[in-house]
Amino acid sequence: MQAATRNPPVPIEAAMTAIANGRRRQILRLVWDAERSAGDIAATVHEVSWPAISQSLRLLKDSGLITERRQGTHRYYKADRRGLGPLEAVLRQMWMRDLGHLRELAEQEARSRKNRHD
Amino acid sequence: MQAATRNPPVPIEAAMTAIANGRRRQILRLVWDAERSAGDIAATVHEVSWPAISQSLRLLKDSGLITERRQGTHRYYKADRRGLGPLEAVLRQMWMRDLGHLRELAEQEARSRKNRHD
DNA sequence: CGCTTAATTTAGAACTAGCTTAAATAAGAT
DNA sequence: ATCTTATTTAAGCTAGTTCTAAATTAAGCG
Repeated sequence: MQAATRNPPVPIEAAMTAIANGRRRQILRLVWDAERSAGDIAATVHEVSWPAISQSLRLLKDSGLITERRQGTHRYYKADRRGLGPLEAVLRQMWMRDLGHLRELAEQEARSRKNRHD
Repeated sequence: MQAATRNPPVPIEAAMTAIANGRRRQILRLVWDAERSAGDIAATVHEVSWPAISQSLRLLKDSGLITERRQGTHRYYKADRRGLGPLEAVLRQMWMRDLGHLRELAEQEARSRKNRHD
């Protein structure tokens, strides 16, 4: 056995760089629970162009955070949580906070609505 | 109690961006276990200039990852792990891997040294 | 005060990341 | 083969990062 690369195949640094970007986190969130086609994702994230999405998908794939499955002319992507390691907790915390924020906004909205009707 | 900011004071995103950079991780590692002066750090990291270090220190401080203590003309910095949250595990894993890598290199070196003497 | 040491700020150069538009590939349908 | 749909690649632009060199602040000391 000579000089086999025993190190884990997914460099944590690449994963880190990948999720340091908001757009990529957004995309990763979209494919977190279910597989989605590139077009589906691009249609959902309407702030940027298709190629921009495509590039982000590529980087995520190269970092080992998503997997690609081709079927016909479609390409389906899905989060691969194995590559994340301790970064998964980081993402969860960020998303959790986002949810909390949304909830807060909703409550605030409800309150002000109620006040208007008093 | 009205509209108090109940949220943790340190945005995880800032921390994330901060440690996504190798130089800043290097610095953070230096002040991880013990307090160090800016000059001490700058002298240790000899790849870049003093101002570069100073700027990195500032960003780390602004992200809440290090604390600053002034004494006379010196400024001492120290990691503040509270701001890291789940990111601490990420750093530990990265540094752990670095250590493993070093160990491997050392072993390899030892082997080749032994072989030369056979 | 004027000198020295410690560290930062400023200004600008070099590099990098993420985006856009336009062109290219690739599979399927007609 | 041509056309359409899905997606990527290529090229170039802009904005943001990180660095360096020079100027600046700030404390301690003769």
